This record gives sequence, structure tokens and C-alpha cells, in this order.
Amino acid sequence: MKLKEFAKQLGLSPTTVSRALSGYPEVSEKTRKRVAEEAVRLGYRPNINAVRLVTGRAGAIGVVMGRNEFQFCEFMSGMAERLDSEDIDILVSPVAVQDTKAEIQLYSRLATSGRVDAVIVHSPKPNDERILLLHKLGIPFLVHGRSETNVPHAWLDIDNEGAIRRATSHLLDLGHRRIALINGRDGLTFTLHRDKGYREALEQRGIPFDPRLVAHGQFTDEIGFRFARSLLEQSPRPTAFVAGSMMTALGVYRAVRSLDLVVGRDISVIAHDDVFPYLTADNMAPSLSTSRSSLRAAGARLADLTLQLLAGRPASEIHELWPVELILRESTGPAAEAAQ
Amino acid sequence: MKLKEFAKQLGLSPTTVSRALSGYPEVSEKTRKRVAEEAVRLGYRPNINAVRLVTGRAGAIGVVMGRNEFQFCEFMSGMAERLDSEDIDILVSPVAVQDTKAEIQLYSRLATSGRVDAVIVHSPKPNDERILLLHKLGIPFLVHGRSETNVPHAWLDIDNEGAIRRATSHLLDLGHRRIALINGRDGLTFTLHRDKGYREALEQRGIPFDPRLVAHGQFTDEIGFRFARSLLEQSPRPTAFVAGSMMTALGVYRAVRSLDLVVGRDISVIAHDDVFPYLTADNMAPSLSTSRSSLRAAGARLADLTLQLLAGRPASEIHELWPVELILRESTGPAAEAAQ
DNA sequence: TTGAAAGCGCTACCAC
DNA sequence: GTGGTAGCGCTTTCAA
Repeated sequence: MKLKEFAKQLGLSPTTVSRALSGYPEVSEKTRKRVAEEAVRLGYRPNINAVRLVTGRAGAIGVVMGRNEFQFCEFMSGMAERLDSEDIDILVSPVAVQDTKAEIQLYSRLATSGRVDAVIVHSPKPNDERILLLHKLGIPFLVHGRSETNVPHAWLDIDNEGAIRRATSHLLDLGHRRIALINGRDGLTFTLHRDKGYREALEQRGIPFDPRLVAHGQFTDEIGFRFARSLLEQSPRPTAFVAGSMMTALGVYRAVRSLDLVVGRDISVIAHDDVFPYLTADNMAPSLSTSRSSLRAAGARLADLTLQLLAGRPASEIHELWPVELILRESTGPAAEAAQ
Repeated sequence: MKLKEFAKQLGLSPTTVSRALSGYPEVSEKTRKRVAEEAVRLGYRPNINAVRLVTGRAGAIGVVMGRNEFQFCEFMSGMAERLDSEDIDILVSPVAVQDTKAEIQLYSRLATSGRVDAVIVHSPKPNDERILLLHKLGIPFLVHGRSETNVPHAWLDIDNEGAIRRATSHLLDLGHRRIALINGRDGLTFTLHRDKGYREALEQRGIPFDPRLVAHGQFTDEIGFRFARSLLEQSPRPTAFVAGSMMTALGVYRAVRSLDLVVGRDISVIAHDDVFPYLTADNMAPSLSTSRSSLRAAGARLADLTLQLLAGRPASEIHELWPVELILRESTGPAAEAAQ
């Protein structure tokens, strides 16, 4: 059913029907109501591509999906939830991890192709090329995370620095002095923020920073295991770990057990948890103490902010920093040395 | 830059330029090459929405994303990879798990909205409402998995039955007689196929089927733990587990350890592995024997088949059943009773 | 408050 | 092998 035909059946002009459906003020309440009801009854829906052509809007938000990011689904699911009631789709593009050149090209294509009205930038660096590019191209974009580029941009981030500072401080309170940090990929802002939080906590107690206790890499089980295992084989070994993700924590748990040590007694562990339905900190053995923030909620909110940005809210006004909960469970306990 | 303007700069008609860019045969090779080069140089790209309006194609494939599906990202990533070079997007819609009514409505909206050219159906049931609906609405769709509905439809599936039959047989070969199965959500085709493979393996050896050894549910760490733990506390307890996913296997490992038993010695475990970059069977401790099939590859292939379907290949011709590898690692060993 | 009609940018039919 | 041009289905001026 097309507009023309639908309008004819109602005895109205296409103009009026279009206006009624789009909520323009000049249509009488009576007409609007009638049009809305008949549209449902007769199953009329505007052709989305015609609407997009004529309005010049793409009706989609672009997101670029790296390879190894299990977190991504949760984030996107949150976005999709918020956009469900809007006529806005999510357009997904894949990119090989750490192929910066390909990634820049992809963002460039995305921005100039006219397929999206806005783009989401993930895991930014302090001086992120993508942000400069998108700003130059003039396409609206939002950053999930933060960056120090001096072009104005909208962002939403969690307080990574505070989260890791508190996690580390808590371990220090428990008497731990050799605390290892398994952080994210090197050079990313959130990684730097976490490094910073870690060092601040140490500094506050006058504990010297030891770079050998810090590792960077992707959030995989394997990296968690390798680094934890190698550190635990040294002497003196760390008595606590701050892990960057649930997957990393799985690896750390495994490394601890492989040396016949016990998490929560011999070795304390705190991890950052993005809240996954299929793997929960409470269910681990022992249950895992976490700094926790919902990726799904962040996705939903970022979708919301994107709509605001597209509606004209200035990017320079859109900045949200979310606090992170610290939830103590069984994986943290007094330092073994302190107990001896 | 618009077609008209671009054509004028080349001294050609819009028609010829359009044909050259779309690969029509009647354009001379020389002209085609020149147009392609100039398009890159001048940065001309057809307006995607105009193309979609005039061709009547939406330029997108719809996928519905349930909540708890960590596998989904891997699958979609594979799809996105294959579609990268095409002018086809992936449209993501979320739906609450197990809300069948909402799901049917969502598929209905998706199919009638004109936003997608085809729809992917996941985790079908033998008699799946969604398949009947999409067939009735006349929109092209592909099923990831199988169904017994008698409307013709394209599908790609892995050999779940064979995979679990072989996994179970292997455990029987090792002397195990009480083998538990932690399967997927009840009522889904792949769950039924796995149940069937399990029972067939038992039957071949004349081992009676014991329904108490089989559980159904989502692929979460928690369900793996709960069921394994509860069975292991009984007497006689199972000596082996077949787990539906890596997350389930994590729960099983945990349950085994929580009772001071050892995976691979006291209790054998085989799981199905969809191949994730962040959690690998090889890295588990002990390394996990798996039946293995790449979800990413399935996503890429299904995207490919979607393009074929849209190009006119009959749905009734598109059926692919993928074999599943069985990879033995350390988590499987002779039954404890047999060793005694 | 409603309607007529001019495009949005492109493809594809038809003519040459 | 190339070009003119009529729409694709809708929104949005402008006029009534």
C-alpha cells in the first residue's frame, strides 16, 4: 500500500496524510486520529527508503565491530533496545583488530557513504585519528570512552581510573603490597586511566610502582593465564591481581589453581565486570570481587545520546562519566604475608 | 557530488555512468575504466537511499538478537565479514529471550517494514512459527539450524546429532557408562538433535537411557555448574559430561573442582565449542576436549547464501549440513571405575 | 486546515 | 555503445 492509494481510501490528500502521520501541528486532531487508526487497520507504512531519500537521513547509526570483543554484543544489545521504538537501525561493520589503517578507511567510507547518520567510536586513544577524521568529515559521532583530542566531541565513559584506584586501594587495605595489574590493550585511553588509578592508589600508600607487575593486552582468558602464571612463578610473587575483564579473571583463576594456590586465601583477585548474562562473578568459585558497570546500559544510553545529538544538541554538551560500583565477594582476602 | 554533476564532468550521460559503475555489459571497457577511476578521484558515490528507492531493495539483512547469546557476536562478525564488500548492511533487532509473542511480532514488523531484503532465523524449533510467518509474508529468509516445517526454506546447520553421538561414543569407548548431557534450551531443533545423538550412542552399546542424566537450559556458566554439581553429589554419580557450550563447560569444571575431583581423571568432559577468540578449549585446565564448529564461518557462509537467495537461487535448493570435528584433549580419560 | 505539485538522486526502459 | 527521460514513494514548499 502506497501513500497515494492510502490517501485516496481516506478521501484525503497525500499531503495531509503524510503530515498527520509525522505529527505536524497543522493537522486537526480529528483527522490525525482517523489517519492513525486507518493506517493500522489497512496496514499502511511509509516506504522507508523513499522517506530516507527525501529527508536526506540515512536512518541508521554505524558501529564498527572489532574481532575479539565479546563485550560488543552486550553493548549493541543495549543500543538496539533503545532504538527499537525509533525508526533507526544499527549498521554493523567488522574490522580486523589493530589494523589501524584499515580501520581509518572503514570509518571514512562509513562517514561518506551516506548509509549512517552518526557513528559510534569505541575504545578511543588519547589522540585518536578516528575522532579527527570524523570531525573533519563533519559527520555526527559519539565516543564510547574518552579522548584528549581537542576537537569537540560527545562522549560517554565509565570512571575507569576511580574503579581501579578503589580496587587497588581495597587490596592495599587488606595488606597486599605486591599487586599485579592485567590491563587492556596498550595505548587506549581506558587502559591509561586504569594504569593511572592503579598508580595513584600505590602512591597514596607510598608503595613504589613496579612496571614488571603490569601487563597489557586483549581481554582473553589466555593473556590472563600467561601473565598471572609467569608472575606467580617468580619470587617474591604478587599476592593480588587486578584483572581487566571477566575473561582475564578466568585465566588468573586458572593460573592460581595450576600452582596449587587458592584464590581468596593465597591470592586475591578483583576484576572489572561489564555484566554478562552468561558468566557472572557471583557464580565463580570463589565468587569474584568486581568493579562493575553495565555495558548494556551504556549502549542504551549512548543510543539515546545519539538521538539527542541528531536532534541538534551540541556535541560539546554531551559528556557523561559514569561511576563504577565496587562489589566485594570471596576472591579478596587479607594478604597471605600479613596473615603469617 | 551527484550523478548528474559527475556525468557532466566526464562528458557522459548519467545513464552511461550508472551502467559503468553497476557493471552492466553494454558499456565499453575503456569507458568503464575511466568512470571507475574518476569516481575514485572525484569522490563520487551513488546516494544509497536513492538506489534503494529505485531498485526497491532495502540493502540490508535482518537479524534478531536474543539476550543471553554470547555466540551471537561471533556469528554476526562472520556475516559482516562476508558482506563487507557488498552494499548490504546488517540490521540488528533485539528481542527478549523466550518471549515468543514479542518475537513473532518483531519478525512480522521486520518483514513488512521494507527495511530488509531477507531475514535470518536462529535457533529454530521443529515446527517454527517464524518460518511459517515469513513464508506467508513472502519475504526471503534463511534458517540457521533446521526445522521440520513443511514450507520450503533455505537452511544451514551443523551436524549436531553426529557431533554429540561421536562425543558420547568416545566416552563409552573410554569405559564411561554414566554419562550426563547438559543440552540447550528445550524444544529447539538443535537440542533435539543433540538428545538424539546422545541416545543413539547409548543404544548402540545397549546402555539404558536415564532421563535424570539429561538437563536442558541456556548456555550459561550457572546452569552448567548447578546441574553438574547436583548430579555429582548423587550416588552413583556420572563419570562423564557432555556440555552444550564453553560456558556450560566452565560451570561443569567448577562443579567438579568444588567436590575435590579432577577433570580428565575422575570426571571426563567434552563440550561443544563454537570457537571464540577470547576463550579457547586448549587453554582450559585441563585442556577441554570439544566437538568444534566455527560460528564465524557459519555466519560468513549464511551471508553468502543470502546473497544467492536474493539473486534468485531457489530456497529449496539451499541446504547445507556441516560436519563437526571432534578434538580430543586432556579433559577426557578412561572411566574411573574401569581404571579401578 | 487542506491540497497540488515539485523534486530528493538514481535506475532502467526505450530510442538511437 | 550511448543518451533522454519517466518514474521509484515520499516530504515539503506554495497556494488556496
